[in-house]
Amino acid sequence: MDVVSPELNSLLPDEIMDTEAIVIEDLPSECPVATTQAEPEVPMEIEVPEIISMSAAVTPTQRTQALTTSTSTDSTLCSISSGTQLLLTTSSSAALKPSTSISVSTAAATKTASPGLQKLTAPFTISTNHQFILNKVAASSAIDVKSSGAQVLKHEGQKLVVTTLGKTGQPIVLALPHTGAKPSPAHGAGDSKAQPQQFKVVTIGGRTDLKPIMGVQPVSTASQLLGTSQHSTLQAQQLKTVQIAKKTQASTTGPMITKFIITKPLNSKGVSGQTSVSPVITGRVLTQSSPGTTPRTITLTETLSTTPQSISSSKIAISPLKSPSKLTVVSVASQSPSSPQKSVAVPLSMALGQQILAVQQSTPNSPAKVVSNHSTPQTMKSVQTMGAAQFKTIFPIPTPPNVQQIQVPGSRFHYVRLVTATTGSNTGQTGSPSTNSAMQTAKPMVVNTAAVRMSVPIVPAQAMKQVVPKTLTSPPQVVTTSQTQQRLIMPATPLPQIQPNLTNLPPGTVLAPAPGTGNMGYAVLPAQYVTQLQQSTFVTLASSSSFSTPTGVQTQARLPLNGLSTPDSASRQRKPCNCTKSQCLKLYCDCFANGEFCNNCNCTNCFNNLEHETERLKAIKACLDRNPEAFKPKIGKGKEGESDRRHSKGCNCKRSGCLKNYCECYEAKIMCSSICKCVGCKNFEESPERKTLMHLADAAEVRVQQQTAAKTKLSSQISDLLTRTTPAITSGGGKLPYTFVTKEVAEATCDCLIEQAKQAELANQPQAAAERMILEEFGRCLMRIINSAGKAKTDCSINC
DNA sequence: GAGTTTGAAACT
DNA sequence: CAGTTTCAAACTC
Repeated sequence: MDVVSPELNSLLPDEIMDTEAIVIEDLPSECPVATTQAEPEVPMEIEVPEIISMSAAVTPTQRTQALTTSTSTDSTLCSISSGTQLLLTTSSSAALKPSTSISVSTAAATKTASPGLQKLTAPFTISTNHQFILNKVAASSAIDVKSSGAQVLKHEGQKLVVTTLGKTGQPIVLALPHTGAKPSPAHGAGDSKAQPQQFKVVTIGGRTDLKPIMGVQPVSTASQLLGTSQHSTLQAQQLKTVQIAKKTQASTTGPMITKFIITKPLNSKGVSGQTSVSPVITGRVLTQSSPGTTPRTITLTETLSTTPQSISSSKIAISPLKSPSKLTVVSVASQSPSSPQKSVAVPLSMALGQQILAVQQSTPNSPAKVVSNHSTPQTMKSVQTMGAAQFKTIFPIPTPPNVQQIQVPGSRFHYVRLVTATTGSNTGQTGSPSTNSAMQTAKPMVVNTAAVRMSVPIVPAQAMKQVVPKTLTSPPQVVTTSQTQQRLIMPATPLPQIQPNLTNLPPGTVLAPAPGTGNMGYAVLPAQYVTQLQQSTFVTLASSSSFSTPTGVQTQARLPLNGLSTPDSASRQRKPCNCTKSQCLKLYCDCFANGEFCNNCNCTNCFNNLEHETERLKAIKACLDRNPEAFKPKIGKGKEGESDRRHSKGCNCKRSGCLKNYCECYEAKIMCSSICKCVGCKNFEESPERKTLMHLADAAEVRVQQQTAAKTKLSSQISDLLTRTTPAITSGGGKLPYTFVTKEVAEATCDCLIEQAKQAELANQPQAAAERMILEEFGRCLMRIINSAGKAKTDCSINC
């Protein structure tokens, strides 16, 4: 998804990551845009997950910083005082699940910003006093943003406009214009399909008070955040992410008052309004104020769906970076629209240096919602060691009364998700649009199952190392998720309120601590250790102690459906499927039919995996609706007096005579029974054809075994002979093959020939064919002798 | 490896 | 429930 290249990252001073105390205040519902040229409205047509990370080092001279992101309504403002370094990274996925991340870093600068309007290209850098690094990795064709500023950064239809490059103390405005589509009134956040990127305006300037202009639902419970360092990123589909890292010069200034108003509309991309609801988190204000400086306001507003029972699933991804300390990515992704039950999480994660904080309030009375939290020990540790002055408060994201509860009653876990983490190599993709597929893969994996309990393998602690931030002084980065690494966010500490029932937990469901749970560590677990989640076993997700107990990677998870499972099929090596059209979500797919995830298959557009758990669950349900016993073993015990094993439904063969593997009975090596409706069946006890086939099959099997044994014996003899005859071999060559034809070799060869003759006889081969088989076998034996002799000669030549 | 055959699954 | 279509595996060349 969003990547900030190391090159760009290196441009940022280290101190920008330092943070200063931030006071969260309630946010006014309106944000003045008098000094900004942000467009009054933000298009809502498309669901665009966005990530905005802002890292700013504030000097006393800096007057204001304001970052306003408005996805749901009107505009987004990001105002940063002059003398700052701004890093903007936006990325959006393509059509289906576009996402955009914007990373804004501000660092104190003493020089004046270069005036004038410049056309911004992604990435671009204004390196004078104000450094602007814009990086957009987006592949969202659906985003149509019109530029309305003098400076325009356009990429993949998204434009970033810097309207003003002010001098020191002068406002600098970066605006991401948009189409101006209006949000859907139904959800507040707008219709998911018709919802484009929502906030595109970033204003950097000396404004003191920036208020978000957006129709945001009032936050009943405005959460307050206090801290010195903020480094939060919200990343997801339909997600607005704000990553903020601030550094205040040490001890020189009083506490800066910064207001953060984060408007994060979570749009369900769902087609149905029932299931797609945009959770709303509004009124989140972080305020930092320092004496003599104008207050900086950053407004982050999340708009969640208003639909009571269906809320678009949100995903929180904490992505690793090369410099994890620099980066914290929290993604909130919308759940797939088709998911009937939506798990809603409106996480707002704050990463402080190494710290990744995710907070969510979920309505307690929605049983369908599942939330779990996971945290790596490192992360949790860093949280624990945070100083009092440091930002250690998790954003409690107030959940609107109409928002459904995410957590599952009784579940210990609030949130579980797997996040595809981007490696550092991805950061170099500045300006390059991310493909849609990348977004798909970047989507966090969801530990989710149908009406089954699931197990979550715990990642070895060593796997977590890569997410540990190197340094706290590194500039923030937004990391794009990718398939290569997936992470499971787990709570490091038990979350008492959520049951481990993760039923119908949609992908991207945010599991966050419930209100009143207090700070909680979060573990980021690489998902490669959790390639598949065993779903048949109840698993403790939240126990922090469990982290020390690594569990093996489960590459093939079985889903016991209807309480049935086929242990033998699970143990045996399943053949890879080759499905192309069914998405492996129909019973055509053997993997799916066996309740297994596709693994190492050759299928295309496979949905039979955790990344498409919602679709998978839906497909399972559909199959069960059609046939409640669809996932039961077809070969069961027959009636009394019949064979112990018979096909549960019987076959319907018409042309194969039930003597080919087309027939499920024959394939299962059982005879057809009375329930079969086959025509011309020859798969019965007395059938001569069947006996012949069986005989041939057995003979072939025996043949293979005996040939293998004979070859082994021959090889052994040759090897033994080599050891005994090597001294006699001269380096000059000679008639070595003859030398190796000893008594033992001759006997072994005869054994092979005799066995071949037997096989020919068993197969009722004519004499000519039998002779040919024998001769061919003799030729093979002879070649082995020659090759062995030649090898021995060569070895001798080398060694001697 | 491409094309054909086959029958279960899905659909109407 | 029956007929038809779709699908992927099995099979043939």
